[in-house]
Amino acid sequence: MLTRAPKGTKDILPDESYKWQYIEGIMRDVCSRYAYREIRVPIFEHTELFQRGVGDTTDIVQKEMYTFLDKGERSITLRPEGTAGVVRSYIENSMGGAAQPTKMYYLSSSMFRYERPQAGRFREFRQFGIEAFGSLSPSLDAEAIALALQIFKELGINGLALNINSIGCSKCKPVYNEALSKYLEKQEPGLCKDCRQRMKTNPLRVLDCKQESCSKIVADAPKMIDYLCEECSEHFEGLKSRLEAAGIEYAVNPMIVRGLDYYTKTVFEIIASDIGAQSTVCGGGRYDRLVEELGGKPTPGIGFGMGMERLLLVLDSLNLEIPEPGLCDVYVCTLGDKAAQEGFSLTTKMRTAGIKAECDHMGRSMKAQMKYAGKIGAAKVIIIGEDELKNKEAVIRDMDKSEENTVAIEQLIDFLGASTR
RNA sequence: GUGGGUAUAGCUCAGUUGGUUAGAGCGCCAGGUUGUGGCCCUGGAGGCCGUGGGUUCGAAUCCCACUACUCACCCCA
Repeated sequence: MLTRAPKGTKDILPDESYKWQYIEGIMRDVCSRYAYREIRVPIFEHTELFQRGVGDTTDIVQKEMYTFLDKGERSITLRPEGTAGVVRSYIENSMGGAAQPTKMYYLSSSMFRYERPQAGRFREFRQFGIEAFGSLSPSLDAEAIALALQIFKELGINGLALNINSIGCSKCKPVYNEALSKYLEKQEPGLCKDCRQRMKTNPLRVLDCKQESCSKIVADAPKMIDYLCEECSEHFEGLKSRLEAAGIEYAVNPMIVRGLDYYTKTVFEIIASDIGAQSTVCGGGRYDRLVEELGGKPTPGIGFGMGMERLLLVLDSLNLEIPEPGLCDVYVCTLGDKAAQEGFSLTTKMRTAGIKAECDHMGRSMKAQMKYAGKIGAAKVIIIGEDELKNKEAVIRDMDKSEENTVAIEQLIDFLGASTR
């Protein structure tokens, strides 16, 4: 128990962390080109923020939050998603006072949900995400989607499916809900047990039930996009035309319903096949009422979350190679104590000079040191024994060519600097 | 919360109808070279056979319980 990571958590080991760094590099780069700046917010917040923000009736709030009382008797919750905290920060720091829109991203940020783990689902998982405030224009919606797709593209991932939908606003959504409920009530006998329950609590949920019997009924159900008010409809058309103008392929999927209460108008998902049942790699939408609901001035917003672990799964499933940075350019192989000291000093100097250098820390034989140098991928090995020490010189071995030269120790760094950089 | 699968070395896995000291490959360490990596050869370390109980003269093997891992439902990234 002591030496086992808690259920649903995972170590990111050195064998894998370079992949994360590579992906993060691309994300930062794309964000900077889209004029998004990084924000870092707390990993825990007051529980009430998520109750009000994410929604009291959602599964996330009802049964998946890591909530506890701190020593000051405050109810604290480890963030289950990224938007609420960023919105809180936007309000608290009066970001609405700056030139709008305000566009921000967060990177590899841990989220926590108490769920049964499975492929692509963890209790601690990391998200990349963006949040943009201050504009009602579908331009911002289209930009968010384009940004997400640009990241996939630059990672070499093609063939992901983009699904978009509009779930309306506070004007048209209630009208639709009623129409849907009426329809479902008529069809009740044909629905599965779960959906008969959902009908009462959250009829929208019935739309994405995977039971065959339900999908058949749902196929003929009234669709939100037919009930959109003029403003929402115009907005949705504006999004579609911008996506088309940018050459972005999409499918309108009237069945996508997001599980967080704050969404309005645009919702979208980016889906991967081949990574198991948890196939949504990226999901998000517009939340025009959220800032106001959390106590700020009425301010529209849009954002998405992208699951880092799921992204890694996609990369693995496509067998996409991520360049692994070399561990060592030059290994310093020494024989005897005096040479080892000279070698250590030399290694330190090389590191100062910007060379990836390593020396023996195990008291190994020369043969073993050579073997180790090969394993860590050293392109060159410096060999210093008693003879070399006497003459103040060193042997440089090129590991690929198996060629050796003798160079004065004093000139070594310059020599290597010229040949390794 | 519900259901299925799995559990033997660091990793991937063998292990016969229950039978003595539980194996292989890879990896790790050392030697074959008195100062030279990759290939090859030799040797070594490393296992409470997930945990607890039961059946039996005898259990990695059969039975039960628990736990962990895993996949799926649900939900979502």
